[in-house]
Amino acid sequence: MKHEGDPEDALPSSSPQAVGGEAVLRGKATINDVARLAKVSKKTVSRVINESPFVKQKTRDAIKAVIAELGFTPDPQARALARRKSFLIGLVYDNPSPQYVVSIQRGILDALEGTDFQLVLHPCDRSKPDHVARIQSFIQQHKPFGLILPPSVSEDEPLALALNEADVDYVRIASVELDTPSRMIRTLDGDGGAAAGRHLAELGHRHIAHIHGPLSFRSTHERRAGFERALAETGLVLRPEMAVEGGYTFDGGVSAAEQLLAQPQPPKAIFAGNDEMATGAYVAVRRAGFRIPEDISIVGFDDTPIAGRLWPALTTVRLPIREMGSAAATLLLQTAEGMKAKKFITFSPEIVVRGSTAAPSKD
Amino acid sequence: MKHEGDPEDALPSSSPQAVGGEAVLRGKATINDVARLAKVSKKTVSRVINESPFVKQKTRDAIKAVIAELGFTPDPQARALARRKSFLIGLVYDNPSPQYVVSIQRGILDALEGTDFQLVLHPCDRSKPDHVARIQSFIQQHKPFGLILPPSVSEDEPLALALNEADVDYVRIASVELDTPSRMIRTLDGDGGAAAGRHLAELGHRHIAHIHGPLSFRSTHERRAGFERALAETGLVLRPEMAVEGGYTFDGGVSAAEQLLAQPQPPKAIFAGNDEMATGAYVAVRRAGFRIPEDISIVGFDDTPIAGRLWPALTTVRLPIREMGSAAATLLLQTAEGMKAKKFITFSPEIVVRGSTAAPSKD
DNA sequence: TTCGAAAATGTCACCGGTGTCAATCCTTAT
DNA sequence: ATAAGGATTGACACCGGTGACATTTTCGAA
Repeated sequence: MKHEGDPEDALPSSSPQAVGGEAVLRGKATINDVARLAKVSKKTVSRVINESPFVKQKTRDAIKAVIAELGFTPDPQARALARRKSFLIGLVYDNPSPQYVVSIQRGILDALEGTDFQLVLHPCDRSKPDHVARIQSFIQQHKPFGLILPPSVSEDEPLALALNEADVDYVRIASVELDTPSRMIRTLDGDGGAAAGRHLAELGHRHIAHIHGPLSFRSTHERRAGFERALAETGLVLRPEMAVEGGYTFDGGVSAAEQLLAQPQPPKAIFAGNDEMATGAYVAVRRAGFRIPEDISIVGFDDTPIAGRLWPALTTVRLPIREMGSAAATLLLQTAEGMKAKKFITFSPEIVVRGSTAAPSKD
Repeated sequence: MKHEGDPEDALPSSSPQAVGGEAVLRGKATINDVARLAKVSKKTVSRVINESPFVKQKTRDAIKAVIAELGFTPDPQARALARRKSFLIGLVYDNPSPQYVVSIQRGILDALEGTDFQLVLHPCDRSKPDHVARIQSFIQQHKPFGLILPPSVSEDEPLALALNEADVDYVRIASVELDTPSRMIRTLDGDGGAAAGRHLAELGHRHIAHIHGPLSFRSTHERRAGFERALAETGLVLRPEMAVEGGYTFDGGVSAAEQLLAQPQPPKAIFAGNDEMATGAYVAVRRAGFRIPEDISIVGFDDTPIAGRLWPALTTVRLPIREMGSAAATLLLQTAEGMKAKKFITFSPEIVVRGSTAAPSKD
């Protein structure tokens, strides 16, 4: 028998794949399929997808029902083409510590979970003269929705300038307030340095040294300044010859520590500007025949996974890196939702006392 | 005065932005601009972009000149929409070691440099029941050009099956030959295990133990089998109570080593299935009051950066992880270029002798 | 009941490419 | 010189959405 205008006529087949009725289900439903079934224009469906407030509740519900039934999801490529804006979030990084990088990635991915956005990696070699140009061309070509810049890329002023010109939103993660209009995740590295200084002072240390990062990193100065401030509070000073650069790298940490130990009166406590250099200090200290923490105490910064894997475990200043990554991504997404986003989110570091620090031995 | 058909007519303005002539330069040139200036159809330009062989050399040269002049680059989003295939390469991973992950990423990025492809991260929690579905939906939505699966995701058969159904190309990185039609990067983990065994045997060790990874990892079995094979060659056997699981994690390594040391006759050499567990073994061994390598030798696997940062530096089996990532991406790209790609690329591990192994002490 | 502004919804071109297939241009064999 | 047949090139719809603007509803005020 024949049904004139039976339920199937909801699919008057204007789209070639809508032949078997359920053919819509398999493969991929498009906005046209939804529009047809909901008996509205695709533009209205588009409005629902984009949460436009100008759709009647009843219409919205009906369309949402069809969307759910079809399992429709808008095509990111098509949307990107029409909007001239892709659904990619770029992580532009240049960080010597793999631990840091992975943690940031994790955090961003936490925040992106369940959204349409994807995280794309864009390492950046700041020593190359064309690093800004490369990022610009990435932006022009792929039109990322936003960028996240952890240190030290976050401190690159020429880059920030270029980004302001370009049509991208971005969030920077840095230890100091930067003078650009961008939003940022701020870490109070100074407070972290102070916590390290206070901890060593409270243990009774007087011969204290510092291995700092490259002078080109703002965090280097922040951490050191906080450290010295805390020492000053208990009447201690960081003598100039007790401050050595370690480049934020393991090897740099080794040689910086060697340099400190070679002095007439070697330190009994070392505050390294990051865990990587602290790990290097471990090696140098042991190679010189000293014990940790009996002879020399060591404090790191970051609390990357390696801190807990050393023996003894490293006392360090913890930065909630993963959470920071997550916060950065969230800040970016809020723009997407049209919400008025906060300009800053601040994170405070805290000291994690483990086995690498102890009261100094009596001479 | 008036120029009929002056040079400007090369831009008969069919595109709104082509008003000022050089307006084409600023912003972004499209295929239409190229076609107009080269006086050919956009389809022909498309052919040139895609290196179709059916374009006369002269035409090709002319178009290429225009492309260069305009600095034209095809829009990835538009191409993706038309081809139903994006320019994303997905890294689907689930690996406990951050070092490994970063190295793989680096390698992939090395290979992607200069291409239109972007690397997107897609962590995958294999313990969740819907992990395959999530990846499927990622594929359906974002239509990635290809996926790269390092261990242990590479060993997930249900996933591989789903991927074969789906419309994606993928490359797996694994230690054994897998029975699917996909291409893969193969590592000879067995040889690595054998190298470790041979090294310890040559040093004169007899009381040897092994901390292995999870039984669900193929590499666990490969590494152990190779290790035992090498021992057998010198008449040694790995006694059952000398083989303990450490889950490929740091904590697992600690407790596995503790278990070994608690035995009536503790081992004088330990081969850990990865560096992460070897690091854990360091801690347990020291906590128990033994020295490395004087009392106990330790060998790791992978040669992740941490190996060189321990004290003494860890003797380990090096896997060229970064190169493997790069090779995987290259394999994927070769399909893009229509080249006949190799099915397998094999990498051999090699032992890196550092400070954590020495001849056994006399009892 | 009627009118007008606000609220909803629709129309249609366009984003920047690619696929399909028809049209045109060269060669070479006859 | 000429037709056949492959080599080139072009026309045009379409990929799956969005933007700008037009049109239709809806509803309170007059």
